Amino acid sequence: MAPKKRPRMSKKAADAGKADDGGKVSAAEASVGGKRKATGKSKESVKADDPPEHSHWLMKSEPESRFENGIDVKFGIEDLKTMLDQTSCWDGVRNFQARNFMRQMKKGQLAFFYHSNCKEPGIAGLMKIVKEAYVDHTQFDKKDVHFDASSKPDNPKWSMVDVQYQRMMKRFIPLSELKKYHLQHRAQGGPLKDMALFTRARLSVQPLTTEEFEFVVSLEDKAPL
DNA sequence: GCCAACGTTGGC
DNA sequence: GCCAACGTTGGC
Repeated sequence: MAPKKRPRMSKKAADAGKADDGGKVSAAEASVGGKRKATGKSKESVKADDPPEHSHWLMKSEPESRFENGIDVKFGIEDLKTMLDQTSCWDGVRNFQARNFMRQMKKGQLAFFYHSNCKEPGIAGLMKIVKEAYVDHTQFDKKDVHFDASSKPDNPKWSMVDVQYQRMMKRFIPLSELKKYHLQHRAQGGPLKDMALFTRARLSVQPLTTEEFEFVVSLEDKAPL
């Protein structure tokens, strides 16, 4: 599922939790980066894992109404547009890998707004990261769909960023079209051959290489495949 | 609405 | 620390 964003801007109060990264790392959390190979590497690079730097992102959310214990989790790009300053916090991410990617995001970077779990899944538009990772307050809110009883205020588990609407894609880029390119590129080579949307299908926040990002943007001016 | 893929949890 | 059971994601 996709994160449900608050229809209100994050409160100043939420900014309080600056130091995000408490000392502890749960087993699940630790295992997440686990693909990382230790083979032949010197010990330093193994432990310290400075994440590879990504500069472009794709973030999924659901544009159609769906009720999760009585609460509508709908939040499409049209909803982002209506927010004050067309800006919203991206709360509700409850997956370690997705969270870790959000923590790598830098102010000013661009992200695709992807519509998931809907009639026509695909990329709807572009947004910009306007605030880097900070504590997701909804984890402590019992009324929230994404309340997490296992997260304690003195060591919050979950983070969010703020995003601002930039623009719609000149045309909606459907998943089906991206998939055709992905398959084609996988067979013959091309920028989308390893796109996370297909290789890590369930990740709700994912990085794109500059090549992937630019290829997708270039599709705007092409006829639908 | 179905269900495949896969992340998370907990028993041992 | 393994792995079965369970829960979630998200396309179709």
